[in-house]
Amino acid sequence: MSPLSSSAASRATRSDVAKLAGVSPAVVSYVVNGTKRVGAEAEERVRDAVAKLGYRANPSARALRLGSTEMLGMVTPTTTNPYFAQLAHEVEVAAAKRGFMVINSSSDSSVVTERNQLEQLAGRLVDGIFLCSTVFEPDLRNLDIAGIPIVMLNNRAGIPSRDSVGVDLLHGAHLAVEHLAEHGYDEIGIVMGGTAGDAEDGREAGWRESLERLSLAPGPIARGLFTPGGGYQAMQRLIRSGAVPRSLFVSSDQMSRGVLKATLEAGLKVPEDVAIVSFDGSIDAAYSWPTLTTVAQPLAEMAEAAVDALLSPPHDPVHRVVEAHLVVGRSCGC
Amino acid sequence: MSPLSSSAASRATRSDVAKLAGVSPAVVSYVVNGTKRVGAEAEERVRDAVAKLGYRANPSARALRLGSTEMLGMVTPTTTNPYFAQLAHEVEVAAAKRGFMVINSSSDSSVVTERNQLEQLAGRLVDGIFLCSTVFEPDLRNLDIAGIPIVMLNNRAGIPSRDSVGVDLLHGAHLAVEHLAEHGYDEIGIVMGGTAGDAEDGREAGWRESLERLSLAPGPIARGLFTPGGGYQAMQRLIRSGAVPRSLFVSSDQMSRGVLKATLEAGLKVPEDVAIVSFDGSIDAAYSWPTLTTVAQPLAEMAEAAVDALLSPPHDPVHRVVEAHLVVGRSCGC
DNA sequence: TTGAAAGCGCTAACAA
DNA sequence: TTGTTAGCGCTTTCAA
Repeated sequence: MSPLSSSAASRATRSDVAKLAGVSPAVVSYVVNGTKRVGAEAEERVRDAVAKLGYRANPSARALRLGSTEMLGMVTPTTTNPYFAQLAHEVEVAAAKRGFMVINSSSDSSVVTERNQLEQLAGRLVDGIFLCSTVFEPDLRNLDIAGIPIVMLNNRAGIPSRDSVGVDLLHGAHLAVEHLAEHGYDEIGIVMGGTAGDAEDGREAGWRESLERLSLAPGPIARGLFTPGGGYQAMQRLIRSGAVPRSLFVSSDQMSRGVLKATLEAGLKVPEDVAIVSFDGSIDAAYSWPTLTTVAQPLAEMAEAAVDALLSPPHDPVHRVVEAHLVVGRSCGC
Repeated sequence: MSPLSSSAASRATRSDVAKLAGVSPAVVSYVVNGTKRVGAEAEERVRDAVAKLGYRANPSARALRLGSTEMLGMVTPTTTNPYFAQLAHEVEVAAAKRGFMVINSSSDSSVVTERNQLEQLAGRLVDGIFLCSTVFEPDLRNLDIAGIPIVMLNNRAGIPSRDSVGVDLLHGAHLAVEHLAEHGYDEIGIVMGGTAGDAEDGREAGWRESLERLSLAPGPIARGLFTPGGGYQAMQRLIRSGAVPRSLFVSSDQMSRGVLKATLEAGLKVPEDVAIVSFDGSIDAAYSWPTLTTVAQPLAEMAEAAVDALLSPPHDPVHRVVEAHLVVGRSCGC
């Protein structure tokens, strides 16, 4: 049943259509692509034949001729992380509007794998790549040689000489910290995610800035991976140290899951004992208990911007910054 | 910078390599594909030239010639649901082992969109498709005509005349119910997910069977979508009706998130007031609070089986059943 | 308005 | 062992 090898066999080609419609193959192309005027009668015959045969242009032949596969690639650290899953979905939708499909692959947060996935994608001759890199300065050798455009997505800072789009982390952090301050909390700690070797994250910098502006002393910092496990361990450390602050800015909803769990396990209450403002605005925030107050990233907007950048004609590198906004839940005490 | 249009321009072709190596284009293919013996010296010259030029076979040309794109397609109801995200990831990994990449797309749980995505994929001439269908009997017109093999993945029951792989839901439900019974609970309800028009889900049937076998009366049933929201609302209804059972079998980890939230919000405790066994074994189970006891699906195994089925030569349809196993957390009272 | 034909880059059968 | 060449299906120029 449905043998792999028969794929090619049963597909109608352009000549089949031409034959059935009694025209030349060229005319079939003209009609299908609408690139050239064609006699009304001929057009109808072709359309009939196309319908009858279920004809579709062979995308490989088309790509070979045109030099475009109408496919885009995307690399994220972990496709299973809800944040990236959602981002990838928005990219899928935005690309589909322009007739592109996207191949999604994950780097498992490894520089080596990231590099391999990029190679794979380049080998597939995708027309462009969205890269959510694990590192600040990814290894883009050969991609430039291959002439495949890349847009850095979700990057922490604009990479020079390359298009990028990312949220204004600094401002996002300000929103979070200011909201906690408005609640009257004067001790505001941070649970910060991170990956090796990076410069200071905008969320941390923004947290610091805000505190300074508010003349508050920085609360404790706990670090961990950008995962539930990372948040869990970071929070456990904070609890064991006995220095749990009255309020916390947590740098991702994923981490917050772990933070929440560690907190509840320790018998502490959110927001009564620890108030939390999270970051991302993912679906996780809405179904946590308590629901998370979180700084939401406009993923759809980011995806649109990234697709725009990738598909627009040659231009000087642009770093597109989008703004986050606060979504209020219960974890802050509101 | 990185203009789309330059993609084709700068790529070295086989003839470039041949010229540089001083051999004929055929020899380059022989070396690159290892399909034919070649003189040691020629081989080395070719390899050098390949490296120097960063040459890679043009996949479109290759696909055109061979009738295979070495790409697979996958359609899931929602790529953002952690269960499907994980499954898709496992498929990605399993396919990569065979040199295939997979294009993932989501049907948004709509039959119409599912159909469109299948068309899209077929139009891309993927070598095969994994389908996690929204409905029991999906519309596969033209795909058979196009000769593209399809494997039903995660399907509730084997679809006749088509390869499929799915977990043994009946047995999985038995594991859940029996575990609750071993805890001594004699009232065991169910929170069941579902999509329109389906036959009874194996989890529900299994729950019923187990209860019968244990001579217990069926506890209350609450239904909802297979989402956190669905679980939340279903549990709220149960709570409002005043008939919250001592223990619950919840049909997915996603639903359990909502169930947990509704339960905690109502001031009930898990497992003290309501014990829960969930289904899926996703990462969500481990980072819930309390952690979920859950019936884990062997996603990697399912993915391997599906890839095997899709890439194996013509054969009679096979329904591959894999077994779930219990992962113990705290939600059951253990 | 239509058709003939070149050529995209590759694989593989066949010839040398 | 190596080279020549047909042809995969398509788009598009050029000529009719």
